[in-house]
Amino acid sequence: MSADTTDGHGAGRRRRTRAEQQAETRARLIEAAAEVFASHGFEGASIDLITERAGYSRGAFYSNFSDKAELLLELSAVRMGDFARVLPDILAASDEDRIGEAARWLTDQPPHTEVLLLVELARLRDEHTDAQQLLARLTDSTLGFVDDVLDEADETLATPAAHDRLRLTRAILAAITGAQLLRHLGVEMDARTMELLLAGVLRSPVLTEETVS
Amino acid sequence: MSADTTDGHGAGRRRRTRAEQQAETRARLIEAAAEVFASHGFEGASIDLITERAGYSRGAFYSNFSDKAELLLELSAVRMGDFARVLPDILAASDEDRIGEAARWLTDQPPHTEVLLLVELARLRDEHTDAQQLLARLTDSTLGFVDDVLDEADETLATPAAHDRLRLTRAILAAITGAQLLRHLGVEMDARTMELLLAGVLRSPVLTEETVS
Amino acid sequence: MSADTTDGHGAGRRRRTRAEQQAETRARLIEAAAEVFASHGFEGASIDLITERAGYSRGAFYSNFSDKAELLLELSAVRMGDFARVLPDILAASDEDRIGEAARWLTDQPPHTEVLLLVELARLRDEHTDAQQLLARLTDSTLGFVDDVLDEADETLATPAAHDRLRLTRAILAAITGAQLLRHLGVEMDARTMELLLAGVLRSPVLTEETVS
Amino acid sequence: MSADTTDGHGAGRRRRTRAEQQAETRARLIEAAAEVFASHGFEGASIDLITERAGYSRGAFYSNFSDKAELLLELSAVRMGDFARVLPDILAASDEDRIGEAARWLTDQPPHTEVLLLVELARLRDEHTDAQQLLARLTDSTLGFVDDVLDEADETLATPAAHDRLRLTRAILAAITGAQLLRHLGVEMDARTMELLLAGVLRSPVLTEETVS
DNA sequence: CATGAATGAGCGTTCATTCAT
DNA sequence: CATGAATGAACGCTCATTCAT
Repeated sequence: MSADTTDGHGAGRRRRTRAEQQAETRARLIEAAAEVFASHGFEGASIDLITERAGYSRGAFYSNFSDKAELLLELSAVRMGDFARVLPDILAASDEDRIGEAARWLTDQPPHTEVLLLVELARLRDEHTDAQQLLARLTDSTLGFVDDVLDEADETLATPAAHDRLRLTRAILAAITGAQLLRHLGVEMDARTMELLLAGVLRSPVLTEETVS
Repeated sequence: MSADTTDGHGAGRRRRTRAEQQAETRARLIEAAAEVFASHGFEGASIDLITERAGYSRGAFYSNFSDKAELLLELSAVRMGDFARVLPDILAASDEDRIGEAARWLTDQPPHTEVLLLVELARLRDEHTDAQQLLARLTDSTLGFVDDVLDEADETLATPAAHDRLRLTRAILAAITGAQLLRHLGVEMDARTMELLLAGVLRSPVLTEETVS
Repeated sequence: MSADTTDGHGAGRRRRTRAEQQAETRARLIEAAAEVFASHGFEGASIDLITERAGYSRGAFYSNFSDKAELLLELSAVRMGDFARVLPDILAASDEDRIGEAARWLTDQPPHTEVLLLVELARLRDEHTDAQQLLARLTDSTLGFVDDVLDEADETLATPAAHDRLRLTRAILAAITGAQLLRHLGVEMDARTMELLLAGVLRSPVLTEETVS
Repeated sequence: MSADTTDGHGAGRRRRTRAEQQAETRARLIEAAAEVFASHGFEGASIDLITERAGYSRGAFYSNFSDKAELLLELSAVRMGDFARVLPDILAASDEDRIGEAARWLTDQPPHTEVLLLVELARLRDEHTDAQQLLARLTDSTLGFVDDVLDEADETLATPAAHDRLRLTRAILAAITGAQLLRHLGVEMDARTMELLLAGVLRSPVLTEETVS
């Protein structure tokens, strides 16, 4: 494809193609942006700071993104993809202790900043239709994930009646999100606390159970 | 010459004293700031926008606050006070359906932006010791409130063992906070969803109950 | 006008009249301005700083002066008067050592900031005709003072020919002014240096002496 | 496409490199700053005015200097360099009439604003250590220059005793500085006046001459 | 494609000034 | 007369963005 691979002068690490180079630039910028948006917020994050942290110059940014909003959108999309990619592993966790497993996973992860990204995204929505749509997609797909977990549920989990199903999904997401936010605010949230939270919601006493005929 | 003291019509609107005037200015600026901080974030909120919305000039702001950070701090403190003032009413809710009552209250309130304030406060904390302290006070006092509710609990609520008590408190706060955040993000959170959430956590099946002798 | 002076109830320190009060306010503001203008320059001096240092509020300033320029003008005029008032003492110095005496006087005075005032005045002149005029009056009157010293001169001083007379006056003023400025810049100027300077100019070897018939 | 390298006409104006461009921008900004600082003072000089006069936008300034103080420092340093570069010419002036020569040179120069720069520098010194140091270097190096002139002196100049040497140097600098300042204030200082001043100081009658064995 | 000098809008803040008290 | 809250112009500076190199 590129001229590099045609020269048979040994198997030495061939020079990267342009496309690869640029892909890496994008990736690094996105990674840097994740940190900076989380710590400074969207408005507070300067492009200089992002590019500096990524080891590039201001111009590199404008070669890859049209503006700051696009970067946030792209970053959010990437994060959504990452999350989706990890889900199967969690879903595959041993059945006997699904909740504890999930609680531990949610606790051990490095500081989650996704919540903060969502907050920024919500801020962009008034002036950016893209942001509005992406935000909706993000929340919907996350709710979908939770729904999938419920599907896999055996008798240890609730089997809510149809009218409560969506509500339950939302409640679970609220619990997870709230926990992440509190942790960001400095409140200690250990695995057991997470377990209390998840188990409680999944077995909420007020839940109308599905009537199995 | 002035009508204030000479008119004997009892409570006739006398001209405001300077202190009163200024208090109103402060209050209006704080109210305007609440909206603007919520919709634009701390960095994105310009003082011009805040003062305009409050109906004052830029300078009025600087007659009342030393800088933008102080305004956020003051606003957060005021909100904390407001919250504390409403608590007794909720605590006094009918015993039979304490949870449903709380769920409804949390749902019916006008859009809560306190979570967003907390996020902004968290951002200031690195450069502002005051923000750090205020944030800690806010989370602590809110946790304290939740704790109070548990104290009033009768048998309909959990009576957790000591080692779970604090965890339960945090879990409840996470649930409430998460729900507020999701609602802000556009996810519908109705009273029943809130009830699922609260009741679940308060009666978490994994909770080690206090052993009553 | 005020009731203070009409009541003959003993000779107790009577309350100051309004005019006296105001005169003191003016005087204190002017004194404070002298310091602040010297250390911060005209533009760098804020009215707040001046009034604070004088122990008054912002409003007191506007009750006494129409704007900042007027204060500088007034201050400069006052200083000119002060200077004129001290001159006789110097002129009266013993004849034998007039130069040494003057040198010592110029050295011992507290840090002179008059030069700095002149610089500020020069800056105002483009937009303020008053400043232009006052500046001219200040330099002229100071030159006049130097001229007076020359008049009193006996044989120990130069008796320049008419065409050098004005030049000599200017040269002396340049010497004094330059010395004051250098001292402000941190260069040490002791009494002997001043003497070298003054004596030199007054007995300049290139001076065309008046031909006495 | 571009004429730069393809035209073989030797010194044909090739397109400037970026470094050259920026150097010119810096130089023009510094030149403009010289005028504006002199006429408005440091505080009174707005960056807008400086950049406008230099024909650039506000931002060009911040691409080249970190802040206003740095510009003053840089300008002062440049001026010091310029001065040092002219000195040899003056020192090379004909021996017979060194003083007259110097007097004429000091008189004919375009309006000197160096004194004013020194005043501004003195103002910065409290908050800017750099300013303090630069000011000291400026006065020291100028004193050094004067000292060099004395070294070159033949019998037409004074050969002061050691203890008067430094004092003489300072006195001469005071004379020159004072003359420059008075001229700025509107007092006419012609070449003859300068000569009176310089010759006088250099042959001050109170000077203790070095004893030549 | 990446660089970084230059642009210019916009922001936080200061400050001279006004005016109701 | 003095006070100080409020005004609003101006300033120093930041930063998203452009574009010649």
